[in-house]
Amino acid sequence: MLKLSRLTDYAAVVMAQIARHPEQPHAAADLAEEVQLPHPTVSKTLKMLVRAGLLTSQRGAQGGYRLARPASQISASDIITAIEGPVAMTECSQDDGDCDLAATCGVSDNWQRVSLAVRTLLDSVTLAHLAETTPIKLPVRLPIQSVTLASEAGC
Amino acid sequence: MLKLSRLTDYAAVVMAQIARHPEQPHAAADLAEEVQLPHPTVSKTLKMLVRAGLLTSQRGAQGGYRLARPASQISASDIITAIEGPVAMTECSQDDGDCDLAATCGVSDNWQRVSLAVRTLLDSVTLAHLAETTPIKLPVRLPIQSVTLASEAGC
DNA sequence: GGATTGAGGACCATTTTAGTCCTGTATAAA
DNA sequence: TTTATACAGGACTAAAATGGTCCTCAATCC
Repeated sequence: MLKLSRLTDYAAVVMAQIARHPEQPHAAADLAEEVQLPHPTVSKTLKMLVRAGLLTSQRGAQGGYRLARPASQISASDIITAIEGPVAMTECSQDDGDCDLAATCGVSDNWQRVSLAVRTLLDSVTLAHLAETTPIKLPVRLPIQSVTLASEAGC
Repeated sequence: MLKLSRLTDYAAVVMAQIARHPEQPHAAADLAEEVQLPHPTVSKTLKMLVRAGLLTSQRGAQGGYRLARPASQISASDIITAIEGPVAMTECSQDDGDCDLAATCGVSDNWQRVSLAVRTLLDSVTLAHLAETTPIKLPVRLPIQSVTLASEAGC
């Protein structure tokens, strides 16, 4: 499936909701109500987003969550990374990738390139894009051409 | 992580191995030996690939597996789909997507676009590319620009 | 001081994943 | 025709990831 986890999905929805009213703080309970998801789950998601530096939080009455930076400077990749960890299609696409099958594998270098291309694509999609209510066109002319990097990680 | 499952990883490795010697049939046991993975697991993977129409099999002595079509006509997307099902980043990116939160979600259309862009990227990577032993550059000029489709699935 | 709101983590149930194994069937070669 | 080879299909299990809940503590505002 190559699917996002459900929590990541929630995160995107919640982030988009905040992005549509960036000036005011959003309490977890309010957000949960707005997006029709259980409060504890939304709360958990929000905490992860704070820890990843995508949101800031304010405790106490009238507190809540805000974007840590403008929606145009938060990427889909950021959100995914916040919840699931680095975008990497295979074990060996990561920095700490320790694959003891490197010798017989024979596809690791190329997978890494694919992985990077996907990451580049997700980097180019911003929260501002996601939050648009009228479906927008994807940013064209992605820097895919630059994806010819020398292999960056061992396998 | 947005990671491929381990079986998908195996599938790619095994397919690449077959692609490097497309003329002869490859027995599961031989392949397992070549790629240094347990036989039953490799076998399971091969069966899935046959069912997906990416490999053909021949029983009996001197039997084994072959590519169902040239490596240049098998995409990374095909392999992923064979093992994990359709590439779709969110539930609602699929055809049968039944998301009862459509009203409050607000990001579904845009996720679908992202999902399609990823799929397009993976479509453009062929088994021939993956099987190259000398790392190759990713095919440039992906048809990302055409990813402005009207929404194709409901959420 | 009291109400509000987030932080942090423990905890559990469920699902998914990976991996193994067994029985059956087709095929080729002797 | 017999036999060894090799795939087909599915049942089964163990382990891990995931989703979700809850409780206690800390900060902040009024």
